[in-house]
Amino acid sequence: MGATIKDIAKYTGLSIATVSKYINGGNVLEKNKVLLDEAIKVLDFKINEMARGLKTNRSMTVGIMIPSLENIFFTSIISNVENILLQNGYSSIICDYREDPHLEREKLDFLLSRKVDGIIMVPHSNNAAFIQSVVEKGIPVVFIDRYLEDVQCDVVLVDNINASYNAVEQLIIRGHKRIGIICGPSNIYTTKERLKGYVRAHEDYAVKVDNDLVQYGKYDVESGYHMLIHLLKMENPPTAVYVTNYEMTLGAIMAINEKGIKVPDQMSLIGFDNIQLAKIVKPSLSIVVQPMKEIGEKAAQVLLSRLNKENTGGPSISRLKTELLIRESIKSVQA
Amino acid sequence: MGATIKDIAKYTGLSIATVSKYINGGNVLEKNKVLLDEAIKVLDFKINEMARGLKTNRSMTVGIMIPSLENIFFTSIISNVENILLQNGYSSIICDYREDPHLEREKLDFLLSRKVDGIIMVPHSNNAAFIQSVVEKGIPVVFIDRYLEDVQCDVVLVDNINASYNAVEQLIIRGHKRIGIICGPSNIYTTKERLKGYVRAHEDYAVKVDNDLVQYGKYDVESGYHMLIHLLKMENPPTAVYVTNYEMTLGAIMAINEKGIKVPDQMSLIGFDNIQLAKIVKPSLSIVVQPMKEIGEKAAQVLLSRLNKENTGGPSISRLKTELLIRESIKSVQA
DNA sequence: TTGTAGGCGTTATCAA
DNA sequence: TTGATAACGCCTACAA
Repeated sequence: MGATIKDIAKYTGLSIATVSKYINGGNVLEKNKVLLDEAIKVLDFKINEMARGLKTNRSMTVGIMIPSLENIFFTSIISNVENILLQNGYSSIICDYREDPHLEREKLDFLLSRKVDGIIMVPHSNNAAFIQSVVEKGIPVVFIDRYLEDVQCDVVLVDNINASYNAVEQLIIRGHKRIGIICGPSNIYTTKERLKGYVRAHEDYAVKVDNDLVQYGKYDVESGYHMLIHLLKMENPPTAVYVTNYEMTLGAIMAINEKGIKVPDQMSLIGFDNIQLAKIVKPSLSIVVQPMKEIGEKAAQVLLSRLNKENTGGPSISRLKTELLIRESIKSVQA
Repeated sequence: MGATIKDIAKYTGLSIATVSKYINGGNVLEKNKVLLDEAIKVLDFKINEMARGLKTNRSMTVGIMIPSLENIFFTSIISNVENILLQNGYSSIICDYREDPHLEREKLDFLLSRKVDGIIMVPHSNNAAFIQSVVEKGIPVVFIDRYLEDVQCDVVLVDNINASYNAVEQLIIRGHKRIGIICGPSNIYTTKERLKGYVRAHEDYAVKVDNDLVQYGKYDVESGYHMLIHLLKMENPPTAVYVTNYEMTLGAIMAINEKGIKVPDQMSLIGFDNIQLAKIVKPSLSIVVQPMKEIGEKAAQVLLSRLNKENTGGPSISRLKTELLIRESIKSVQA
């Protein structure tokens, strides 16, 4: 198996303590340094994190928990999180709780039993109390994407309200008065925020919101499709639709294509999240772009600063800006 | 922090050794059993896996390595893998190597330093020798989706050749003689296999393969789109197209919609992997369905049987069957 | 700068 | 059935 510090000590003739010290950045005589480096290379020494963790009470492991591994928004973020954590010597245990609060609780318990040093997660609203108890155990938690009032922890969000506001505003400016919105599940934070921006834009421009135009889906391809079909079938269908995540945007586009709706002539469309998609589709799609890379990196950094005790202050909220890309999929409505 | 065995011993008046034995399934007097259960509950005892791992030389952790966290085929599989492993007390460290062999090597090294008990991975061809050296260290490795000749380990595959064969056969039977295929990268195992099935079907029905109809993409949405556009632009375009993964199927559909191609009247289409997608699209899409759940579960089981020493035999190959769903997107060509 | 020695929480051996 | 004790590999006073 792998060589231990003891082996290095034997090889170099130094003591275990000296070797350990060197490995942890301590000073040794130049000649010993050379010798140690040689031994480490020759014996292919790798620190045993379990032994170290037992002693230091740090596992150098963080838990990552998301609602679904089949949602590219989340997986894209954790891909970046994982990368940064790994660069800092942390390994990450990734769990998905399949949108099931019960499973979330269970896996959270598992993470605790694994003595993770910290947790980055997209929380489900039902477990606030339990998560708060984790925080109170002294395990730093960072929320991504969603905010839970009752938990005192760092949060990395995007400015959902203004993301929606800006998107919807562009539609209103172009004369649209009946704007459909395809939301996520009604109890999810991002759903509420994105809807709020939609409503606020309407208010500011004195356009009445028709609740029939507000559709709740499940943030998956299927609901995007069905909600759009539903909107089309209305007696008085919207002249523009705003879809609030990537998967539903895909579904909506499929519905539009199937029904032979001409975008933007018959309907303006603003989608979400995937910039490649936006480029591919014809006419090119206007979209709200969330900075997945930045979100992931920010979350990782926030957690790392907690783990390193660089940040011991109160909970922080990072609110990243989205970008609105206006392309060909929207146009002014003919009065 | 969490209670230790020592605490349990103190609480019950028993010795550390007895407590440890009980926790690991040993026998104790009935009255002590009651006492111990009480103590465990009251003190909220959780085993310290680091200490245990140090002693037993097992980390109860497995590494999972995939090329991309943005490919739903992989993430769907590992979601199932992770679930089963967790049920068996294992935590999984998930890494994506972003299709970069160098990064794969690096992360593999990281997993080793974390003393994972086993590895489940979608391998990249360039690291065969290194992976083989891992196997020789006695760490069980299970390949998913791709096969590497030079590595002696268990593999869980789908029957790609016949999956393609059956799909293409259906097209040929319907009179198609110019069938486009949108493949993945040419150096990837699944690409070769799926192409082989395509070629074999042509051979068996004495239909000539036109190499111009064989397009290599990158298994992402964008390439699906571009390859299909490319096929359309040919002087003598195909009357049917077979797309060999989910993301490219998405892209192809978008291209078709954009160009206003009528499926199946102007072109027959067979896609890949996502059954929901198949239902959503109109006309309903014919697809090759891979059993993601079974793949994940099988891989997990194979690894577990190695970890438990239930299986100490030579490398096994599990080849799971795909399903071909014929829907409305294909029709006979008018002679 | 280097070394000695004790202990982190667990398992496992060997007596009792 | 139970208990005392020596590891596992590492870190860390404390001493030299």
